[in-house]
Amino acid sequence: MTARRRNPARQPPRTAGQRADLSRVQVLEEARRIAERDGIDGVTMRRLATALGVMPNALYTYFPSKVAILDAILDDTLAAFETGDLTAGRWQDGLANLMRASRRILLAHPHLVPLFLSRPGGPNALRLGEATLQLLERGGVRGRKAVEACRALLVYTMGFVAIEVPRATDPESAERSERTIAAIESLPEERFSATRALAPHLARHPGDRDFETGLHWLLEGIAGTADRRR
Amino acid sequence: MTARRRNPARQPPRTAGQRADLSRVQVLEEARRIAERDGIDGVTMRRLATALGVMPNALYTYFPSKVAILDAILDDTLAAFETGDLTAGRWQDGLANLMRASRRILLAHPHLVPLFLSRPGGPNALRLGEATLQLLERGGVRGRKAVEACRALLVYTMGFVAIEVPRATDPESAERSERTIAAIESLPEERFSATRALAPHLARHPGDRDFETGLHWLLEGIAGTADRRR
DNA sequence: ACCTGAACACCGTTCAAGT
DNA sequence: ACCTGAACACCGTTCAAGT
Repeated sequence: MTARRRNPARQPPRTAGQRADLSRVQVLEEARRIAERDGIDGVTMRRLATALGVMPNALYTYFPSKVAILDAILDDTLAAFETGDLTAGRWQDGLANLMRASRRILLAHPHLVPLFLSRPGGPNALRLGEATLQLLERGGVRGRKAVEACRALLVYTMGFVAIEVPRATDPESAERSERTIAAIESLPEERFSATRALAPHLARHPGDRDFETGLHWLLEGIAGTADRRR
Repeated sequence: MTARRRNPARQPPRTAGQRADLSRVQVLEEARRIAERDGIDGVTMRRLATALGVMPNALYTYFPSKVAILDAILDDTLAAFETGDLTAGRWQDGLANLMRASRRILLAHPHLVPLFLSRPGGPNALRLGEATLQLLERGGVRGRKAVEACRALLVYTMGFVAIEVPRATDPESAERSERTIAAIESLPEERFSATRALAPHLARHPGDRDFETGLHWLLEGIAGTADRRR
């Protein structure tokens, strides 16, 4: 939203009383830029402060801790999520669309995956949950079963991306596939016959088609449990 | 395996040339003890060294890096996994047993979950994969579909535990449930009707029954795709 | 080969002091 | 309220030196 005006050369070493004229959104913007470039572990208070041209402890004026900054980044990312247009049509298709969109967002911001898994949902995560629950209700899945279905879908989606990301972002993914095949072929035939037979498939990185297959299995199982009346 | 003989008081500050008489297994044992007590982030080279009564850099004699130590811990844990007795009976039951056992191991060592998700499988992870693939073959799921099913099951299991762990290990889980309910009830009714209606279910932490429900949905979906001929 | 001593280049956070 | 300066209590890893 805000323009890219920051001071790339941080010449002005302010003296004690002078303000740097920062804001929460500016801190967050810079944090996201660093995360995009160097991964989430690259976001340190000291680097963030340097990039903003202040001392590290100046950040504590805007955020009480580092995790508060990470949490804010997380919920910010989900704010871009438009649930309305995804829930049209058959309820199963709506659910598949929601999960596809979630995966896409996470793949675009791979560094957020560990945060997603460990932190409870912020306001925007609740919005995604509401859309999921409403679709399930339309499909006749209610009450406790609806919550279980909601969790199963999210767990599958998050888990898939968590497995997918380290492989997808690896710059030497081609070489890694070859090493995987070599490793499998060195296994003893009698104890690893199935693994050896499927080596080419196992070496392939999981992708769109694998995600879809598993997602549909799960949706079929959920549809099978749905309440038939109506 | 090895007895608990370590020197709790690390009085003897060795001089340059003297050996501390360590070994890879001793380093690993101590690392696991710390991980069990303080979480995986508590395992630092410096604390590990202090616990073993050596200087931090002495550890580099046994392991080339910290991640090498963590990887070794990870595969060690899976070594305790006995796949043989779990695969008897119907193939669907065998798969459910394998996933239950995996979840149980991960729940017993919650600090390993992030490692599991990010790292590719070591030798013992391959053993688990082989057992899964053989059961799928017995169920008529072969080729690419078998690999996809294997991944979907693992993704679901890992993802579930990843979501489950931070909630299960939280000492103030009861208070957190109440805060969740309060947060949900403060949402506007018109935009969050489904979420509000299911507040008590949503506040409950995911557990055994939720895991089973989702697992069976997935297995039913997989069974539906199976090759029927024999 | 195995270990110490010292250093390098980092962390998050707190506290007192300035305007 | 907002920022600096200085400090505290940490990190992983490397390098030269000793036996």
